[in-house]
Amino acid sequence: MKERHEIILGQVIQAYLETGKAVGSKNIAKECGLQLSSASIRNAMSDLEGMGLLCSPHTSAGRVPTDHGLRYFVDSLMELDQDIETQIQKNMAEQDLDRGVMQQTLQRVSAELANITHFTGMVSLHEEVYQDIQRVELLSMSSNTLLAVLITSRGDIQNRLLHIEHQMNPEDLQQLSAQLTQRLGRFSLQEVKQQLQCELVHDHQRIRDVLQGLLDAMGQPKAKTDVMFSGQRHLLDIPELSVMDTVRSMFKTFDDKDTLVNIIEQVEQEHSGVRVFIGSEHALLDMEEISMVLSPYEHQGKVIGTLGVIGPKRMAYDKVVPIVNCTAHWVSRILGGKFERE
Amino acid sequence: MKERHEIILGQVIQAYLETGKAVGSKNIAKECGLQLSSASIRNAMSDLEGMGLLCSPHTSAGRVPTDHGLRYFVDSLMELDQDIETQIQKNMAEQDLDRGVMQQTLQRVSAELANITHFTGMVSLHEEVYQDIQRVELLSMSSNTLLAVLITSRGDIQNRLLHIEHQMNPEDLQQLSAQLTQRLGRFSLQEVKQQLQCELVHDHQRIRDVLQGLLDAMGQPKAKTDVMFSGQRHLLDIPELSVMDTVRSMFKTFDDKDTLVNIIEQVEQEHSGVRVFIGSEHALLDMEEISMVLSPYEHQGKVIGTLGVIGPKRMAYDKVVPIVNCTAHWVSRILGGKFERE
DNA sequence: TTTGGCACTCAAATGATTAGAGTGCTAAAA
DNA sequence: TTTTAGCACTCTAATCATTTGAGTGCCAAA
Repeated sequence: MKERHEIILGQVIQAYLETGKAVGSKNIAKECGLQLSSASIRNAMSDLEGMGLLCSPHTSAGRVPTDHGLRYFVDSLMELDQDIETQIQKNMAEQDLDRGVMQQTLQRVSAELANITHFTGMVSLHEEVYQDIQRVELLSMSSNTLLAVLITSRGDIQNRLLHIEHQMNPEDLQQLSAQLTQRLGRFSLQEVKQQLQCELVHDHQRIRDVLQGLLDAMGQPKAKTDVMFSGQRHLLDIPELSVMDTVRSMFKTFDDKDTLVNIIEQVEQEHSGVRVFIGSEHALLDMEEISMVLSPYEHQGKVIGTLGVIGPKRMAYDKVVPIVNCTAHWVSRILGGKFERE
Repeated sequence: MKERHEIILGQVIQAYLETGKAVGSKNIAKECGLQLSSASIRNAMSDLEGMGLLCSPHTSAGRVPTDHGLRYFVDSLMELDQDIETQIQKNMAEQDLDRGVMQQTLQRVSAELANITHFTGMVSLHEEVYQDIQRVELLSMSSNTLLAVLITSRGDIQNRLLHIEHQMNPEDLQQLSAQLTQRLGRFSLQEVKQQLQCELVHDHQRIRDVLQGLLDAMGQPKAKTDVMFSGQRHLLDIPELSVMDTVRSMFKTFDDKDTLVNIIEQVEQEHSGVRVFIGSEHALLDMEEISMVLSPYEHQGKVIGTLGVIGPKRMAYDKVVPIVNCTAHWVSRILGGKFERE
């Protein structure tokens, strides 16, 4: 592709991202810096249409980028806004994320993403796979009910009620707690489950009872992947979506939550930082008009979740991409610092 | 008001609730059962307009109920759908609400309300006021961090992290836990806070340290009133709201959550069962087109929260009111049964 | 008190016209 | 060979006029 074509494509897309209208040859001729007449621009635009990067909604309208065009722009043409980084730093630093468990922290990150971008913020967190048990405490609730408090290495605290058949006295419980902490510490929930399964046969009846209960309780985790949203209402402000159907199906997705997990897992497998999904690229959903900018984030060198922004296909990618990128890095850093020390 | 007027008002409103269109005299004349001509109906409707119960959007349209008209209908005219009750019973019974803490149970109730009505379900729960502490357990997380597990009489479990200055060994902690449970048991969070405040002066330095931490941690409760929503997306399906602004402000409200608390507290003060808020009656928000059907629910004779449905002003009140009513009773019953025994 | 009849009103749908932005193509200019 | 000016053509969006029909209000008769 000739350089001129790239320049023109960039100009068209930038104008489109700003105005949302189809953009015509005359405007480009004025703005683009190249000393060319509108007729020459027209020729080039015609070529770009041939390449599938632009298209016209109808014969006598200007050109609009296709999803492929946007993709090309995002991958090769776009210059990231460098100032964003310092801005994020400031914004996030002001947040008092000192207290509370991980879930709450991430909820606030999601809210902050929504806040900065005015789109919908999203943070997902894998429960199962990466979560290390650091400690188990069993508390007696009633004669046949125990409360298991599971404390993870990330400082996350989970409560599970479990029903047992044989009564246990406080001393026994305490001893068992210590024992379980010893035995299970530093294993992930998933591994713990396997381990419990294996060891089940060796123990005494009463202890077996407890372990079985614990196993049952852990068998129903909150969700394989927990997803949090913020600022969903911003989706209502998207102007091109007078169509409305897209938004509706989007909200349905929010209600289900599970639907997004497929896409999310793609991002994490690639592990290569920010990934942009444009319109119909995520063919899973009927969300033609919606794009997602997602990035995995880490804890102790492992990807433990994904965060990002969901908004209209027509968004300022040059701003949003670095926003998501910085936030992901920031979260990774904070998680390392925060939850390790305690 | 004459009986005929009441009948006609009822017919007009019912037709309106079904169709959403302004309803004319001819249709009523056909449907209402009274052997009257459209002209007579017109006279009556004119009277009703004089009373402020009906109005016409413009001179040559039919009549539409005003908020006052709907109010009169809901208060005096409407016959509640009796079948609902058994239906709710069945629906709710099928739900496996056996395990998990209160918050989760209520979240599911909210989802079920949304499910049945196809509107937005809402459940609120007061944290502070009614919550009795049944037990306190302190666990050491690190040299200067404790985890306080607060178990309430309703079976709700709350975790608070607290930072202390002087290190405590496990035995001390255990003793202190027992002591706190003893001292604070059966008091509400609010009372506990006061109590802690008073006793703070008497204790040893190290214990004071812990108590101060606990006090701080309790000073920032999750929220004075916790509100849960489900099926918000159904709001998008409301046809008259092509206006869209109402929905937008509604979602803003969901994001804030606090805004609804005012209304909610009204419901609880009256304590008289289901309460219907129609359109502009809750002048707090610009939600002209939205109604709420709310009812308080109880635990151990105390109102501990409110649940209900948020939907378009034009909803089948004769169905929704008993739905909310039954659900509130059902929840009150279940809570009593479920969380007391354990 | 009720009713039939009639003139009147208004919103919504339909259709015609226009203005304008933009394209594609061709032939001349660079 | 590339660029450009010019022109015919296309299609949308906006505007305006017309029609249609549901519905009212009122009056005079039953």
